[in-house]
Amino acid sequence: MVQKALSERALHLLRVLISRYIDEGEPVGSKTLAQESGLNLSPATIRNILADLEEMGLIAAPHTSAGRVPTVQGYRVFVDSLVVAQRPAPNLMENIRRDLVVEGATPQEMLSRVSDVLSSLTQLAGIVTLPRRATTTLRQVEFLSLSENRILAIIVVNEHEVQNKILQTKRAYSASELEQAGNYLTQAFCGKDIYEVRSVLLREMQVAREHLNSAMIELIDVADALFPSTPKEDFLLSGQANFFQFSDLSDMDQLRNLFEAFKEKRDILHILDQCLYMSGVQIFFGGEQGDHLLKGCSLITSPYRVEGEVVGVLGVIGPTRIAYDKVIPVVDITAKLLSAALEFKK
Amino acid sequence: MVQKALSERALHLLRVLISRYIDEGEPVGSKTLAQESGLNLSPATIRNILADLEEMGLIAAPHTSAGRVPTVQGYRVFVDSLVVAQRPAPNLMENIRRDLVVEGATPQEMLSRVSDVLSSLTQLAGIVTLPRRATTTLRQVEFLSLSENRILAIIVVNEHEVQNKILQTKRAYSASELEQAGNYLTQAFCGKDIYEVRSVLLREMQVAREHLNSAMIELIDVADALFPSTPKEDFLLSGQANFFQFSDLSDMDQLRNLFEAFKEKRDILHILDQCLYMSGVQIFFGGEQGDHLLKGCSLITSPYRVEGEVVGVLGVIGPTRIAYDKVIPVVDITAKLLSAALEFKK
DNA sequence: ACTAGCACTCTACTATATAGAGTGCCAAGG
DNA sequence: CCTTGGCACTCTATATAGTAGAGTGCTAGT
Repeated sequence: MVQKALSERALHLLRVLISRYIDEGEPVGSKTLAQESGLNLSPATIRNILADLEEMGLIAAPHTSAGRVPTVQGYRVFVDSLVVAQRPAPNLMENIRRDLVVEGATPQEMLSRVSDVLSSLTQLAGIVTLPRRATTTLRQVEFLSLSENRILAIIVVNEHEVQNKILQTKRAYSASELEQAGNYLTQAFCGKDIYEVRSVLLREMQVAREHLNSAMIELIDVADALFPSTPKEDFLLSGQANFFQFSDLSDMDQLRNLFEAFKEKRDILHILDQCLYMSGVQIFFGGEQGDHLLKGCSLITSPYRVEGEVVGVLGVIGPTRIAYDKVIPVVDITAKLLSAALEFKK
Repeated sequence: MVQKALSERALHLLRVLISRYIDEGEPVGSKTLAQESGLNLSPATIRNILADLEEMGLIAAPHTSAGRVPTVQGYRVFVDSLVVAQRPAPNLMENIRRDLVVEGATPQEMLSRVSDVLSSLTQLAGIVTLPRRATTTLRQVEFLSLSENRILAIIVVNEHEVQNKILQTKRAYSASELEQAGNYLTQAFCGKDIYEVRSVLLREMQVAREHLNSAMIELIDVADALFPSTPKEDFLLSGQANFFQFSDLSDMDQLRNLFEAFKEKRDILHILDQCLYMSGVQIFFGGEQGDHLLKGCSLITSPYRVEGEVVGVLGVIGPTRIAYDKVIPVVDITAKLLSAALEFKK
C-alpha cells in the first residue's frame, strides 16, 4: 500500500469523518459528510473521495450499506497530524494538583492517586508505571536489632528511597556489631549500582574475609540476601470498571482478553517501556503492528520525571474511539504535575 | 414463609437438583430428576414434591415450561446441610504450600500469592484481606539521618512488623539527638496501642515539655505525623478475568456492578469483616439479606491467623452456581496453610 | 471536475409458524 | 393416602419470510 499523497480536501474529510465517528460512534455516510464538511460538495463527489481514502486503507465500510469508519491507520494519521488538542478547562490543572498533592502522601500513594485521577477525569482506565531510575545507587546500609534472632536491615538508595527487610539470624548481635557491619557495607558500596552489589560482594568477600572478625562475616553473609538482582517492574491500573462503558468492546471475548492482558503484566510493561524513551504524549494503537494484544484499544501515554530524569510512564487505556482532543491535554498536564510533585516530595 | 419441616425425600431431591444444576447450569426438570434421584418415583410424583419445595421458596422456575433452579434460600440449605465436601486431591496441600512458601517472601508477597493460588485453583476470583491485629502495640521507634534535612523514622509494631516514613526537618540533627529522641518515644510508648499514641502524645508533651531540650521537642513534634490514627483496611483481589467465564453473569450490567463494587472497597470490606468473627469456612450469598451488592454472587471465606489470633480473611468470589464441594476444602486448606506459613515467617 | 439518478446490497426489525420441553391437574389404582 | 399415567396448556427457542431504510457504486450528463 503506497502512501500516495493525499489532497488537502481528502484530509479535511478524513478529519471530519473521524471526529464525527468519535462523537457518535456510528459509521458516517457521504450524505452526512456533505452537510458537515462545509465544502459545498454533493454526496456523490464525497463518495469518490471516500473511495480513495478506503483504497489507501484509512477508512473501511463495515458492510455495503453502512457508512465508513476509520481504520487503525486512519486513526494514526488523525492523531499524528489532524487532531487539534483542545484547550483544557482553566481550572483543570488546579483540580488535578489538588487531587494529587495530599499532605503526607508517600510517592507510592501519589502514583496510585495519579492513576485514579486519570481514570476519573477521562472515564477511561488510568495506568502508571512504578518509577525506575537508570541508575540505582546505594547510599547507606543500616542494621537494627529487633529481637534475639531478628534484625531489620535498611537500605537507602538514590536520594531518599528506602527499602527494608527482616533477616533471621542464628544468634543475637550487639548494637556495635550491627553498626560496624552497616558502616562497612555503606563504605564499601556507597555510590555503586544496587544491582551490582550482590556479585561484587561475593568477590570482595574472598579478599576481605581475613580482615574481618567472624561476627562481621556472618552478618554480611546474611546481608547478601538483601540486594535485589533485578529492578522490580510493575504498573498500577485503575478504573477497569470503565471498560464496561466502552460500547465498542461489546464482545465479552474482547473484554476478557483485555483483562487477561492486564493480569499478565509483562506484555503491557513491554509496550509501556517503549513509551519511556519518547518525549511528550505518545499514542499507541493495539493491533497496529499486527499484534493482537490490546486489539481495538488505544493507549495514550506521557513519561514523567524525577530530578530531571525520565523514570516512568503514565497514561490512559481505552477503546480506539476516544475523544483524543480532550484526553491528550489531560495526560500531558498530569505528567507534568506528577513530575513537579515528585520533585517536591522526595 | 414458615420453614415447614422437610421430608427426608424432599431434601434428597433438593440435593440432587442443585448438584445437577451446578454441574450443567440448566434448569432441571422432573423427568431428569426421576431418572437421577435413584428413588424409583415417577416424574408426576417428583413434580408434586417440587411444587412443595417451590412453595417453600427453595427452588423456582424461570418460566412455565422450564425446569427448576435453586433460589438463594435453596443454596443456603444446600451448603448448610446437604453438600458433602469432597476429599481434596492428595497432593493439593503440598501444591498450595509450594506456591505459597517461597524463599525470602515477605508477608505482603505471601498474601498476594494466596490470592493468586486461590483464583487459579478454583477458576474464581481470589480475595485476601490485609492482616489487622486487634492490638497493634508499639515496640520501638528509631530515627536515622538521611541528609541535611531529611530523617527516616522507623516504627516497629507487634512482634516484627515495620513501618517507615521519611520526614522533612528544618535543620540537621546529630546522631545522638536522633538516638535520644528515638529512645524517649520507645520508652514512653512501648507496649501502647499505636492508634492511641497520637492522642496520648499530645497530652504527654504538655507535661514533659519542660524536661526536654528544644531539639527533642522539635523532633517529637515532627514525629507526631508518624503515627496513623486508623488502621489501614484493604484487600487483595486477583483473577477478575475469571469473571468473564461465569456464563451465569452474562449481563454486562451485572459484571459492571461487580467491578464497581470492588473499586468501592468499603462495602466488600464490611462483608469480609463479618466473616472475621466466625470460625471455619463461611459462605455468604449476595442478595441473601436483600442487599443488591454482589447479587448473583457467592463468597466463600475462612479466617486466617497469626500467632493464634485471627487477623484476616481469605476466600473466593464467584457466581452463586459454584462447585461448593470442591471449593470449600480448597479455601479451608489454604487458610490453614497461610496461618502456618505466617507463623513461621514472622 | 462535479453531480443527479438509479439499481443494487445489506442490515435491522417485525410478523408468523412450529417443535419441544415441562408443567399442573385430574382421575384412577395401589 | 400416596402414587401414577394421561392430557391440555404455556412458554421458549428457532427458523422463515417480508419490509423499510440507509448507503453504496456506477453511469451519463453538465
